[in-house]
Amino acid sequence: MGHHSCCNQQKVKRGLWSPEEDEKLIRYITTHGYGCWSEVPEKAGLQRCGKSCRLRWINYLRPDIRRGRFTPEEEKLIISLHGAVGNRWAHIASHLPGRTDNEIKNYWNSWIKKKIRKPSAAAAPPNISATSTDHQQSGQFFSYNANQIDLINQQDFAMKPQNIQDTLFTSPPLFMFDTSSSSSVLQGLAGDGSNADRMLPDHDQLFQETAGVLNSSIWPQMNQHHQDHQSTVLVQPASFTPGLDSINYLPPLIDNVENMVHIDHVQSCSNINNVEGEITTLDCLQRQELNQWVETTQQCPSYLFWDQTDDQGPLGGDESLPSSSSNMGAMLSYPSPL
DNA sequence: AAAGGTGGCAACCGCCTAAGG
DNA sequence: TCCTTAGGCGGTTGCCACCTT
Repeated sequence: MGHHSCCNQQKVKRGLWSPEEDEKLIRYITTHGYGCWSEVPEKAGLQRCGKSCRLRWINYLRPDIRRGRFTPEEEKLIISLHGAVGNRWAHIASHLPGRTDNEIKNYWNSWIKKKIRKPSAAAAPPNISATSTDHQQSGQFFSYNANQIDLINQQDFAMKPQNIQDTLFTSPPLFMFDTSSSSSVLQGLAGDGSNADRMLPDHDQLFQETAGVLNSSIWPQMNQHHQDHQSTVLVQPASFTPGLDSINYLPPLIDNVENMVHIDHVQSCSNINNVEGEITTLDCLQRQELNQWVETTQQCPSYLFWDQTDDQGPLGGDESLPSSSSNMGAMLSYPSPL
């Protein structure tokens, strides 16, 4: 044995498909359809197992396949959906016509994850080595610096979404999204040197406004989560937008200090423009204000959206990437209030 | 120029589930 | 109820082109 049960036949070819094999498979499927994949190899004259044929057809040969670079819209959708359902690639793919789960999975594993985890070197100090068990036991809320978040994203959010509930948080991470085309975000912030209008929106207001950002099919889930946990959403907008790189908004610095969440440069939505997810203006909430707010309201922020892109554009200027990637961020779910 | 490193991606592996006998 | 089989799915591997040194 040693091979998959469907591939135990003798002379089963493996590896990359040749153009001739592709042609045989296409010819057979287009004339006969694909009722039973296990019969396909023999009838099509292929030395492959049925499973391999199925995979080749679904992921590469079927006529409605959509190839080429993902559009910014697709990228947004993938990020949002992944935040909502985790690594359920088939589910995500079902929302992107012509895209396969394999393609989305590869896409995610290649540069999206890499982009998210990109360490914000300037803002991320040596991290705290609190374990997930510690978090579980404390029963309070927990926080991470960028490196830790990176670790969570890679190992827990992406790989084992089902475990996150058991180990780190009382609820799973729900959303990830970017703020692409949000130059107006920074424009709105850029001229704001005063604290005059730095008012923390109240709980419900903030929630409703964030609803505008996440106005999608996954929003009801967040709404429900909010109701269940009486949670609040805080947003950290993009820190970098091509052409506006002089604006230096640091990613959040989150320290885990005795039941207190410390966050640098947390910025909360004050105005959401439209359903496309564009944020037009934002109020800036500083660490002190956040802490004050936490104390006053006895609320723990349930979601944080931070920007991971303090670098110089998409993957150091790789122009093959969609520009919107420069503003990618992610949301974390924090445990419910105290 | 060559060797080693890296990333993208096609394909495979193993597990799960449903269906049918 | 158990066993077999096929299909579906997510994780992983390995090839290959490209990049770096």
